[in-house]
This record gives sequence, structure tokens and C-alpha cells, in this order.
Amino acid sequence: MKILIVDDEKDILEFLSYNLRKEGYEIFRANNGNSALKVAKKEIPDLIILDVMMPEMDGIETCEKIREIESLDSTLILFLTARSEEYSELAGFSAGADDYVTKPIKPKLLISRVNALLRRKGENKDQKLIKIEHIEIDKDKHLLLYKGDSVELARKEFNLLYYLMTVPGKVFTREEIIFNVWKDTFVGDRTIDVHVRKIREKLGDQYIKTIKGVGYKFDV
Amino acid sequence: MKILIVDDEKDILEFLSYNLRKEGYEIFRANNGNSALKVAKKEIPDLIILDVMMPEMDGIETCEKIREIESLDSTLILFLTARSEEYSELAGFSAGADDYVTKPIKPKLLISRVNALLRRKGENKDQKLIKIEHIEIDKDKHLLLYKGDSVELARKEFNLLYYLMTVPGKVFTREEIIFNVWKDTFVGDRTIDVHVRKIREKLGDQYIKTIKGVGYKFDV
DNA sequence: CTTCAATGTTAACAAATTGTTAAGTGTTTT
DNA sequence: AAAACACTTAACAATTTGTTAACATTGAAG
Repeated sequence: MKILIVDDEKDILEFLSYNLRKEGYEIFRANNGNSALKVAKKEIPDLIILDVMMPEMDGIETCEKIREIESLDSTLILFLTARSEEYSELAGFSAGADDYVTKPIKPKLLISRVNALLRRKGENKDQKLIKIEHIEIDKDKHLLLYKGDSVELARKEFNLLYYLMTVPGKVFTREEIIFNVWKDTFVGDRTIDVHVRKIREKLGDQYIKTIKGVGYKFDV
Repeated sequence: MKILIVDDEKDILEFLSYNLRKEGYEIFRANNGNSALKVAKKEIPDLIILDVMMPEMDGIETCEKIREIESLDSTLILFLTARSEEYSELAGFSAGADDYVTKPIKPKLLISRVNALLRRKGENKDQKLIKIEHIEIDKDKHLLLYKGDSVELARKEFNLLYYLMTVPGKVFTREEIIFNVWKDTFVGDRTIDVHVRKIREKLGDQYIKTIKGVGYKFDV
């Protein structure tokens, strides 16, 4: 796994290189945004660790530029931010960052975050595309095809349908649905019905079946 | 059911203990990863609630260590994470977590998640698909096939038939049936008869046999 | 072959569950 | 700033399911 570290302070560059190399990663370095872009294009690293505070082009800007490069589509970006720079969390995520770590850097924490990120990257290859009869659903692309035509679903509708399709035929209880699709917000029971109705409107009534007293299932 | 709560903040430990004890769980505590491992090995809890952010050994690491202990094979793990630590969701799952809840902790939500997890753990033991001669019953899919054709049963009918089929040939007394299918609601004796009749209507008379003075059995 | 408690049957009613609409709220796009 | 969209909910309608009462039938003991 290749990691590109970008920071204008030589000490930090040195410190991170040492620690991450010890973990078995192949390390590349850059001390400014422009040089980072060059190296990244050439090496296609798996992860780029970006200092937010840098002269000329800062981390956010560099991140946005990186995200425009197609070949770096699957490259992860981790920000280093001073604790006080609260802005960076949100700005960073919206610029396309995958994680951030605050300075001063605790090596153990950083390494566990890096390991976690890269492990997740390795595992992300699992099935995100389900095809059942005329219906294809692609989670990554947020795309639903019905008989070859694209059908637009809102996010919740999409997630709900996708969840039901993960195990076709299995009845999911309302509890399971809320648990898995709504994660940690409480919503009323009618909310699920409404979303089901909207999916049925767009896809036809026959696919999502109601098992009264039990739940819903996707079935052909 | 035993729950081990692991957090370095005493307040949270106290808060969770109080709330979960109120639900009737037996609570154990640890304030760091190492002590958690010790207690877990000794008590074999059903669920471990782990704070992700802890000094020394963080939640992810602790989780990984727990997963290496064979006696804790069937122990569930739930993570507590700050909302911003987005990495932890996936990293946590890949480390072997079963669920996670974000801080700040809403007690109601946490309790409902804990209850759901533990209930599911209890339920997962029984067999879900039974096939006898021409009759197949699949609890997950809430599906009854008679000679390959789907037969629609209402919830109580389904549960009753499923219950009788768990031990084909065994005569279940009315008392057993009420206890297992109706759980804790009291119903009159005729109620069972009516449901049996409805099943017989849909499946034929020959499968559920009446043993007068004793009860009912499923038999081919 | 009676007798009679246990079980079967039916239909009416009650309860539970889901469907639908519209409206309020918050968010994103134009 | 306005418009469009997404999400949730309340209120009510529609539907299905569950229960019971009332009466009929059954079958084993005597």
C-alpha cells in the first residue's frame, strides 16, 4: 500500500514517514500542494495524508484538485489539522476527505486510523450491485435500473429498497428496517409506509410485498 | 443477560450502568481495554459496549483482541463513537463490531439498540426452515409452500403452524401452544380451534391432527 | 348406544396494522 | 430569495387479522 505524505514542515514529514514505513507502507513525500499533485498522478497512492495548513495552496484546495483527477478516484485522503482549526472538519469532508486527525499527532492513533482506512478500502470491494429480474441496483453509483431505464429514487427510498434487496424474499421487520436504514434516528412507523409507497409509485406495486403483522419483503 | 461497559469516562460508565440495569441487565464495568479483556474472559458477557476513543488501547484494538478470544465467540460488541469519527463505523465493523451508537448518547435509543441486539442473539438459535413431505415453511421469508405453491397464512396461523412443525409428530397441549404462540396474552380455548380450522382450510385437513383431550400435532 | 365434555364451525365484532393524503419543516438548487 | 425537493408526521381511511359467542358435531367412557 502506497501513502503520500504532504506537509511543509520537514520534521513532521520525517516523523510520519518513519512511523508509517515501520507499519509496512510504501511512503512518498511532498512539501507543497503542487508537488503533491505531481507525485500523486505518477504514483497513484492508496492514501494521501494532507496537512491543512500549508503556504500557497492549502490542504483543502489541494484536496479539491486531487478529487478532480480521475485516476485518483479511489485514493483516500486524510487531513492533519490543528485542534483549533474547527472549520476543517466540515470543510475537509465536503472537499472530499475521508478522515482527519488533529495535531499534535499521536502516532498510535494515527496509525490505527490509517490502518482502519486502508483496511476498509481493501474490503470495499464487496457486492454493491444487485440484479434481480428486471431490476438492477448499484449502491456505489446510487443508480436504479428498471428494465434498463434509470429510475430516480431519493436517498432514503434508495437505501430502503437496497436494504430490502440485500436478501430477496426475506421479510424485514419494521424494527430491522429502522435499525438498518435510519441508523440512529427515531422515526414513526408511518414513515416507512410512505417511503414504501413512493418506491411502489416508481417501480410498480408488485416488488415490495407487505406481510401484515410482520414487515416488508422484496420479491419478484 | 450480562453486559460489560467499557469507557474511560466515569460519568458515562455511571450513566449507562444506571440505564441498562433498570432494563434488567447484569452490568460489569471496565475503564480501559486491558481491564475489559480481563473481566470479559471471566464473566463471558452477552454484550460488550465499547467506547472507541480511549487512552492506550482504543476501542478498535480492544475489539480485535476480544475477537481473538474463543470463549467470547458469541459475545456481541457495540461501539460508542463521536459523531465526527466517521471512520469508526466501517473500521469498527471490520474489526468485528455488531453495532455502533454515536455520542452524545440518547438513552432511549441506546436501550432500544441493546434490546434489539440481545433479542436477536436469543432468537438466532432456532432453525428457520422446515421441510416435511410436500410442505415447506420458511420463517425468515414468512413463506409456506404446499407442493411448490405459495399458501398465504396470516401471522397467527403461520406462527401456530410453524410451532407445531418444529417437532413433527409431537402432540402440543393447548397450554403449550398458548404459551409459545400467544406469549403473554390470554385467549379463550375456541381461539386455537378457529386458527387450526383456518390452517386446515388452506392446507387440507390431514396435516394437523386433533388428539382429543390432549392437544394438536402436525403429522404427515 | 347414550351421554357429555371436548372440539368444530360460523359469523359478527373488535383490534391491530397498513395505506394515503396533505401539510409542516428543513435542505438544496436555481 | 424563491423554488424545488426530501423527509417526517398527523390524521384519517381501508384493510386484514384476531377473538369471541353461540351453536353444532364428534367420539370415547360407561
